[in-house]
Amino acid sequence: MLSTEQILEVMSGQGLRITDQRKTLAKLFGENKGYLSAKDVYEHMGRKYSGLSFDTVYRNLRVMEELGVLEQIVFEDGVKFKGSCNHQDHHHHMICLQCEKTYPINFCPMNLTDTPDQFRVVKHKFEVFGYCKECEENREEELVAAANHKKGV
Amino acid sequence: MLSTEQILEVMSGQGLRITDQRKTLAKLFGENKGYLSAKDVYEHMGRKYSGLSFDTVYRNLRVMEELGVLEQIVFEDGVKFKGSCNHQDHHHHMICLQCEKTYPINFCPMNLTDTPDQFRVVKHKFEVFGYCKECEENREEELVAAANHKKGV
DNA sequence: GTTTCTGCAAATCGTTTGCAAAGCT
DNA sequence: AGCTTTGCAAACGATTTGCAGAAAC
Repeated sequence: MLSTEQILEVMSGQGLRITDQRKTLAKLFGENKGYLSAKDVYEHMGRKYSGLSFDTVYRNLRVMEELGVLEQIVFEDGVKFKGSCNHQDHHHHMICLQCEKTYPINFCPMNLTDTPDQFRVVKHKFEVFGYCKECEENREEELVAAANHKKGV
Repeated sequence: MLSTEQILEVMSGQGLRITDQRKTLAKLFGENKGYLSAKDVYEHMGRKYSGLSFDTVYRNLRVMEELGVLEQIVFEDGVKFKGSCNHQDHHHHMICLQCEKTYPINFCPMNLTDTPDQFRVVKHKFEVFGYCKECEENREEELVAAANHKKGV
């Protein structure tokens, strides 16, 4: 993962101006492991900048994605962003459906996949979804609480 | 793949009425191996039905997806549909970036993936993108043509 | 001082909805 | 006939744009 400072360095290195909004964005993605939607980002930033507009968020997310400091993924419920893994080695991710944090998978199925010469492979996607330990524990607690409630406890 | 007739059977079996529009939709997905966007579908159908509305297309695509006769995938450039594979065994797809036809991969990387007990896996996605033989040949022809053009041939 | 960035408002895109008329069984 | 489906128009949410003023270099 790129740090807050690294993100800012890349941006200023490309001649982009470092505004307060961009500092906050860099910090947000430098410290957060999970995926955030544009709305999430807007809400996070809205705390610091009362007069913040949605389009500034969108514009900066796009710029940062084009620069490569952010990774963009299309989920079923929309587009989300996270800081780039400064990926020297190719890898995949397990993604928690609850908190949307990601965990690396150091295994690429592509090496093992039979690709007939009738098909020229360009790229591939391997994503595993589920629940991480923390979220799983919270879920269990909730289920127990719900069950107790049902029993009238 | 479900045939045109099978699609219609499922639909009427669920009490849905078989309208001309739906017959055309069933035929389209019964005979087409690739992914189609709502717009693609609208344009295909527009040839037969001059007074066709977009929302009818959307409504029917959703109904058919809920019924399970269509599969829906979110691509980078939007939602697309294709007729369901009715084969019961789990598999993945190679998808041609040009024609968007799909080819089955009879291999699931999930079996080989180390899933630490810290993570409860719910679902996974494995998709391979590239160019199928046909499209690849067309591409080559184009490249050759372009090269010749450049040389002034 | 020049260029880039921001906020506003308005535009656009893809998709969904309410409703009256038309179509299927 | 009775219910479903259609087309229209209008609404909707997410994202993008043009523009004038503000901020960074």
